[in-house]
Amino acid sequence: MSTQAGVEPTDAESSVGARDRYTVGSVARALTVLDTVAAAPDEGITVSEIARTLGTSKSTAFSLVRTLVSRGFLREVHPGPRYHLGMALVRLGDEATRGFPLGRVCEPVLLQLSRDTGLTTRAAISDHGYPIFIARVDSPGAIRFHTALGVRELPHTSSAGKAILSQMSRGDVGALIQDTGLPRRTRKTITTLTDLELDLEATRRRGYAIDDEEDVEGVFCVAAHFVDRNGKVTGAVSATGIKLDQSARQIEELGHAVQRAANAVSALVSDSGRRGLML
Amino acid sequence: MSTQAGVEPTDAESSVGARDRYTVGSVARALTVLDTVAAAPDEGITVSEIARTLGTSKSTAFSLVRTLVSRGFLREVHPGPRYHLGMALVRLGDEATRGFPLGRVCEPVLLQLSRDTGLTTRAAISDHGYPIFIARVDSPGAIRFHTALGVRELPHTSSAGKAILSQMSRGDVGALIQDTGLPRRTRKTITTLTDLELDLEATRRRGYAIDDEEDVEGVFCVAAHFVDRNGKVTGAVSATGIKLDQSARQIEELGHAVQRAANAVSALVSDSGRRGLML
DNA sequence: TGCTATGTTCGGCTGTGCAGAACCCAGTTC
DNA sequence: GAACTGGGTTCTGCACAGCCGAACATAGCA
Repeated sequence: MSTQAGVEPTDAESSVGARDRYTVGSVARALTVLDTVAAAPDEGITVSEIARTLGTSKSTAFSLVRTLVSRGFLREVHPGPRYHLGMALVRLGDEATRGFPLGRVCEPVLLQLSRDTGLTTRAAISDHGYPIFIARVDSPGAIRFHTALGVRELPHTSSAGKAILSQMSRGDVGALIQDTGLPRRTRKTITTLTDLELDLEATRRRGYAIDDEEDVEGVFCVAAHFVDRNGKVTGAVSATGIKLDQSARQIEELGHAVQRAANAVSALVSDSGRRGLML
Repeated sequence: MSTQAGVEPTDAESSVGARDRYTVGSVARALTVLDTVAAAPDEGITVSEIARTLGTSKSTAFSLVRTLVSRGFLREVHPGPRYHLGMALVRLGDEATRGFPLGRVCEPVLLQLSRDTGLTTRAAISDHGYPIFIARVDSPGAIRFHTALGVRELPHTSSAGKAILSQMSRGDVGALIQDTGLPRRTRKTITTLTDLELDLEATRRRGYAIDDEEDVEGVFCVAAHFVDRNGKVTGAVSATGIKLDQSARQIEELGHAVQRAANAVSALVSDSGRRGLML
């Protein structure tokens, strides 16, 4: 599913972002198949449905699917042949996360934070101001809202995004918002630049960002940014839970816990002398 | 075309296991590119290197790479354009694991087991007797050997594999080994069927399987199988660590801890009324 | 029994994806 | 600095790969 979230890769070029003169069509189509299956509901998806979403003939979709199945990128599940994402993607996904060592570095910190708070905790890297979550520790008992990894989220509706924005210059924030706009997700979403700037100011003052049902109704979220050894903001740690009647004191405690976790990440990043920790 | 009679097209077809009449070539090539990049060292890989491994021209490899980059499946890292696996694979990989709910079910158990033992813990599902690891919790402090997810491991060199085999009939084990052989990985690898059968007998007696440097030199591993609600063996839980001078008592305690974890998984699987928990 | 949904197979036309050659660059080695 | 050796990028033209559509098989439903 995943559905939501945001902003597809780079620029316009509607459906099958082709543009580039060197794009090979059938490959692009096959990748769209993968995205389509990923976006399908849990029961999976049929060849015909894929063909419809792609806008190709059944036979074409069939060939693509067969190719992907034979390589383990899709798996066929009976009855009524429906398709799911396959093992090869689990393998490549796991391998791909190794390319972002920051995720691995964060894991113990997220684990501890999740233990301490009882919430789902995540770490995002900053992709030009947009947060992309690359590590997650699910809360033990709680209801499991679906939080996807590897997706570029909106900067103004997620606490991680606002934590990152809060450390950027006013001009850079303006430019970013110019590009992405301030699309409304819930009735509490911040939709004007001045409101956003006020919120970022408050974030800076208190040291952590709050998302109070601004992205998803009923979901509450707190985040703090972390930095690399040069002090450059590279991402944020966040804790997510169901919106309850948290008292001001509870929120403050949570905020400080998240801040401590983010600081711990900053420290870990600093002394791990590795290159290429950020995107 | 086709010209030559006689030569059946069916299998063989060396390099890119294509055969299937419906396979679309360029897609298969593109998927091979992904596998190639995944197999590349940490510094990444160049277009020319990819072309060489694929056996295609540079320009072809270039087109494929460009297509994959534009969709986020690869990312370009300067200097000297080298390619890594991209965010899209993190996203799809994360989504793909949702198709194996068993992984998510195991996570808290693995977490606890990792805490208790200080080791890296993993869960595998049985794919016709072969273990495929689908969840992992890294040990907090330890040296991090690379343990991949989504890969079909050898049944006779991994403790998870032996835990699964130990619950299969002698005939089935024989047939499996017929197919896969008993390739040697280290000097301690079991390489004869009779030795394997002895080991499986011992595994059944003690209730958990041991891999004592049989897969990787210096690595020690203990695993126990778990079952679904019908008692069918669906996978195994394992704990992995550096080979030390573990005393018999320590090994036994570890084994029992792993067994308890596996039983916990069995219980969780039973009462989660979901379908499609196994592969 | 039709009707409509699915998946599968086939053959033919066209467009596309391939190889190869030529072109840049950057870094080495005389 | 010239000659040389990698790399990456661009371009063109041809053959055949990959599309579509049509036809067939099958399953569920009224």
